[in-house]
Amino acid sequence: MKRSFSSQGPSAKKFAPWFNALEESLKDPALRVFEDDQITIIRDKFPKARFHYLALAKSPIDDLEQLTSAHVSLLEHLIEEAHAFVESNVAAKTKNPVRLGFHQVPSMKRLHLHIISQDFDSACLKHKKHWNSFTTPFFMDAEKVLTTLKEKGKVALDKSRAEELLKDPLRCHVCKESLATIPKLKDHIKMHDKDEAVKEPKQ
DNA sequence: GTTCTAGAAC
DNA sequence: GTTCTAGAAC
Ligand SMILES: Nc1ncnc2c1ncn2[C@@H]1O[C@H](COP(=O)(O)O)[C@@H](O)[C@H]1O
Ligand SMILES: [Zn+2]
Repeated sequence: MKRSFSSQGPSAKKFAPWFNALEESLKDPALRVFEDDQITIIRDKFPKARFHYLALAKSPIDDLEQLTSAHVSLLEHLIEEAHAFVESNVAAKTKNPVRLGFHQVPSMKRLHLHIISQDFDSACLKHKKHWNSFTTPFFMDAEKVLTTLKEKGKVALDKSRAEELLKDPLRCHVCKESLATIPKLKDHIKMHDKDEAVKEPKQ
């Protein structure tokens, strides 16, 4: 028999569903590291590298496929301010290079630009999907998105093909060596880490 | 997206 | 026996 009242019960509080978490985080001053009239940059709450932030437009854009020619100058501004943020803040965190880009098939609502250093040194980076989402073409460079938008007036994606990339075997993003497991990969990439002190070779 | 954990892989 | 991955979450 169906109840006429909410199945959540009288004391259940309503929480925003998990895929709206960025919407909530945008409101949290503790996570905000930059804002102007058009954009906000926030800390990634589960950073996958020593330097990992998200840049979002204040006027909400759903995803890459909603972008039109009308967004070109906003996207240019987002990328420009992201670069400026990196320029003035990255040195305190890492010597490793930083990439700006979008996941082709994000889990979180609201278009967000990843600003992420290439050390990938983080306990939050736990599995193959994490790794491949930042190191395969699943990760679209911001400049490529901008160029495509300027040339075509839209960003067309093959989402099912993009999602296949997440299942690819693990491969070092620097030297392309393949590694069997995440722990082995994490151990391997230390050799490319610009922050890692040079270790004595094993005898 | 994360957390938790069963059972696959080693 | 331990490490590691991958799928459910009501
Ligand atoms: N509540 C949150 N606040 C800020 N960042 C988050 C939150 N939850 C998840 N994230 C990050 O948001 C990103 C979403 O990934 P994706 O949707 O694949 O682009 C990931 O890097 C998460 O670590
Ligand atoms: Zn390598």
